[in-house]
Amino acid sequence: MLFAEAACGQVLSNPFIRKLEHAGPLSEDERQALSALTQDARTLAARHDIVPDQDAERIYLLMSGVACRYKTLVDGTRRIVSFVLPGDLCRIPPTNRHGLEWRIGILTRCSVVEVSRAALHDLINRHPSLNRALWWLALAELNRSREWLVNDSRPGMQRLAHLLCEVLACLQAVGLADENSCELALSQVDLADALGISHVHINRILQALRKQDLIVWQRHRLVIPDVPRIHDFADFDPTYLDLDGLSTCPDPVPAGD
Amino acid sequence: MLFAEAACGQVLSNPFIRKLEHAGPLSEDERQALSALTQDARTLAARHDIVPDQDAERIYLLMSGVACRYKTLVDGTRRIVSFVLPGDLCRIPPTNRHGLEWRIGILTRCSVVEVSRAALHDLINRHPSLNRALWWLALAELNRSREWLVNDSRPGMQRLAHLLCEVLACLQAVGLADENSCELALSQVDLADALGISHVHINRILQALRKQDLIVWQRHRLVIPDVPRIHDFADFDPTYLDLDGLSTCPDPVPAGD
DNA sequence: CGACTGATTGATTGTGTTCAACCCATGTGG
DNA sequence: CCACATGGGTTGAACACAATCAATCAGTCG
Repeated sequence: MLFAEAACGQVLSNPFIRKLEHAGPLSEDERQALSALTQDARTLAARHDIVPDQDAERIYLLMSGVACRYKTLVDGTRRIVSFVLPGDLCRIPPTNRHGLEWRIGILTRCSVVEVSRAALHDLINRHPSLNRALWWLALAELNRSREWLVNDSRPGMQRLAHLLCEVLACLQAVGLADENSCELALSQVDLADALGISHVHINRILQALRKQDLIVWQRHRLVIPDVPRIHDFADFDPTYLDLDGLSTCPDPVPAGD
Repeated sequence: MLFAEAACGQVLSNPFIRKLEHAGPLSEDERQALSALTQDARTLAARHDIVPDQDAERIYLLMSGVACRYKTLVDGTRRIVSFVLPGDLCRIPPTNRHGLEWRIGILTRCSVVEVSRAALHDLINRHPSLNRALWWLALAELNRSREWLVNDSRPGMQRLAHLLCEVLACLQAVGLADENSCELALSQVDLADALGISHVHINRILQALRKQDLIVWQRHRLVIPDVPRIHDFADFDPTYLDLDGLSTCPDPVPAGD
């Protein structure tokens, strides 16, 4: 009984399981399998890239912390195209003749699990309905990416506000944030590169948001005093995250696009 | 014999088949099945949205023309997040209580095939290896979307140049463009909304690109006099389109992200 | 011929960039 | 313990790219 409770606690605090549950209900079996998959995590220090092997693909599962996917432009600018948050899968393709596709940067101290493709494959073979969950994960990622594109067209203040809303929502989805606040150890430079705005300007936008009591951000803790108000301000509609698994395909045929 | 040749011709000019062949080789069987799927196309007039039904999902397959996926911001701006080009799948989720997720706009006269989820499902059941091809399609789309995000950080001229490079490459991939030119009936306003730049400024950028002999664009025909030069100028590396199917998963377990 | 859409141009304004400091906390080695 | 380096964060001033407003022009279609 005690053991079962302990296991249950582990399962509940497992961000990958928490995340996949948004795709649809999981059976106890599936939860156990996912839990087993994510046993031995290891820690990665901040401000380093994950460098892929020459010809081996890697798949990481983020358990805690924040990483990012980015490219460096010819002028040296770093453009972050997505945050990798707890519960996210992160595939790192092998270096090919053209160089790297994307770089994965660790923004804050992370705990990750390295899973092999074989293990994933095996998982799906044993629990076919997880296939649908993985499709959901990929399509949700596509949606997030497109929403970032839309966000790029908003003026600075709503742009930053929208980003913070999304991060809060994603952390809430895996149980790492409460109703209106979360731990967030990102630097202003990270935010700048994620929004395609200079870090100087980000600083000024943050001040403006603070002045309007839309956010409080101190000592790596972000607090949103009035969530509906900032949602309204930023035109943030969490629907696109599809946390209810609504717009997902009812079967494993996705029509990805 | 004559019949076989005719069928073969049809298959070769079928953009969906052309596109999926980039994910990996298709068997003759698979090609026939895909060809059968895309039999009766119908035509949609430009400058109309595809409006989804109240509670029925639709999946369209674009055979010719250009459509786009967009959202309208609170200030009335239209932001295009992706072009739908021949060979692309385009899922239109049913309207939910929150309103529409994305709108699909027809930019130029299109020929589309409406496929049901059941038909797709059936297709995969009969030809399981097509599952991998569909994963490839979705992941390629994700890559494209992220590349647009990166592109948003480039200065205007390379931004537009990069977009044109991508469109040309995608049309070439389905046999609708030759080495350095293609039919392209997009308006300057469409380009503007796809890049998040005002149409007035797009006009000036186009003039600048023309002045530098990077592009020629007349009567709906885009010509790129020196492809390597514009690639270099725009920092365009077609790798991300993954037209060799290189970075794709070798099996249907994708790790979408 | 209007009416319409798309392209082009000029003038003005403004949001955001760039450059250049400076501050402050933290950590490190002599 | 201080000297110094380092990674944020903050501020000011000058500049630049692009948005906006407004008007004109060129085709095209009913």
